[in-house]
Amino acid sequence: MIEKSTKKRILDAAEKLFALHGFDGTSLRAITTEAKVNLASVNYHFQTKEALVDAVMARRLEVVNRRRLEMLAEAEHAAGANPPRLERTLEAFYRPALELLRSPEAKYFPMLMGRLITETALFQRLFESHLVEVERRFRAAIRRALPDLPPPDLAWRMLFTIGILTQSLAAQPVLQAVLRKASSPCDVDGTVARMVAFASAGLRAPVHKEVGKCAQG
Amino acid sequence: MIEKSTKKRILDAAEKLFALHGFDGTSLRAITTEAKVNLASVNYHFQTKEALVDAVMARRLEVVNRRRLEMLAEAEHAAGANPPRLERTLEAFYRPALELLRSPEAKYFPMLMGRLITETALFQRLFESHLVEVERRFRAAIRRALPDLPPPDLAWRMLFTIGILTQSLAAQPVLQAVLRKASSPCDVDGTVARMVAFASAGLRAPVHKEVGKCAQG
DNA sequence: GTACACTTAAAACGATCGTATGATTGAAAA
DNA sequence: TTTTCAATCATACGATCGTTTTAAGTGTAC
Repeated sequence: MIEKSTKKRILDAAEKLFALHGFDGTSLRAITTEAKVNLASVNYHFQTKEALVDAVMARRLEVVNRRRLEMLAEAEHAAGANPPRLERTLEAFYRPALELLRSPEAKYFPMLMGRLITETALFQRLFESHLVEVERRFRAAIRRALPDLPPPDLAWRMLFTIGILTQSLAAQPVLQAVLRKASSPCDVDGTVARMVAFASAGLRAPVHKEVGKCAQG
Repeated sequence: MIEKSTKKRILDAAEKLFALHGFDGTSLRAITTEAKVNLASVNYHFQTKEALVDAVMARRLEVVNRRRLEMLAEAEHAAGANPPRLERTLEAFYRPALELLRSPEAKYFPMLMGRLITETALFQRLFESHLVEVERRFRAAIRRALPDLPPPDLAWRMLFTIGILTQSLAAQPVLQAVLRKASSPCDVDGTVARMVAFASAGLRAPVHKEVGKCAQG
């Protein structure tokens, strides 16, 4: 087989090590050792570590989010004038991320996605370039399916819906002891089905009236 | 007012900076500068950075988890021979963590809890000492409330239930733009009510039969 | 064969990291 | 007053960090 280019070797090694040990916890030397390339080649191909981080994230986020929008568009087309079914909308959001677990090539990336929410600066950079449209389109689709849900509750429930995915991705190395062989992480279809079942029920839950006041803001 | 001890000053500064920038992203020098104490006092009071991290987490996790078990015990007592209501069980899990947001003293800790899941080594250390009993007791309570839920689904749904909290805590600095003023983070009662409504509906969702096979294990 | 652009290599830069050392402080114990 | 000891101080150690420099290869066009 054709040997991988230096650039791709760096991206793959960085993706793996970033996922396992975090961005700050992974040195460029660890990456170049794993990738079996020279240290300076990182700066040659990516200039800085921050740019390498962005490149690692962008490479897969592009694919995942394009697929998400595709599947959402298919769901909307299939529904015609009606709003797409909530379950199908949720699957369009969850599945493209989880499908990566099947690929030996990209299997570390989901764990990395699970880290994204805690990396404030990186998240804000990526949100504008890769997530803002996804958020907008899915919000609109869920809104159409649940027209009676007040916007604040919609916002909170979308956050919870994302949290279901994030937690499952981030927890993979650590919660397998808790999930005592409950279900294998590579059972993508089962995981998607479980997430969709949980999230759709949560999104459809009756809205509690009493919302407390906030003293500070 | 009485000035805080050096040890407490270090813990408070570390809690804040760890929450904002992560463990690897925060140097001991940044902590001692923020705390206005000498660099060497960290090693005098805590020996190593890792021990400081453990101390920062243990200080609040002890309180939060004690309160969780207290509230769960109250719920079980109130229910008598019956299983405690799912809503009350969930509130016992969520509320003690969110109440910290009210306290100026501890307001950074929830964000730090949101980081816990991505710190594999730290999580495993803390799980055995602070979380294993909480997990066991809450699992049992939810199991009693939902006796027909197969154990694998219970495990997954508990993971999702935790994810709702984790995401909300970790996302605070970053998702406020997304949650465009939907609800203020210091509205603890409202947030708890929204989490409980979502999670209880998700936990009670009908179980989808078809669970895919896993090719790899 | 020479010129040229692209890529990789070895080595080192200054900065910053966690940690350790030994002196100094200050108040209680004797 | 003298002794004692926990606490704090300034300082420095060796290691490792991201980044840079300079040179050596590589293939292609002329």
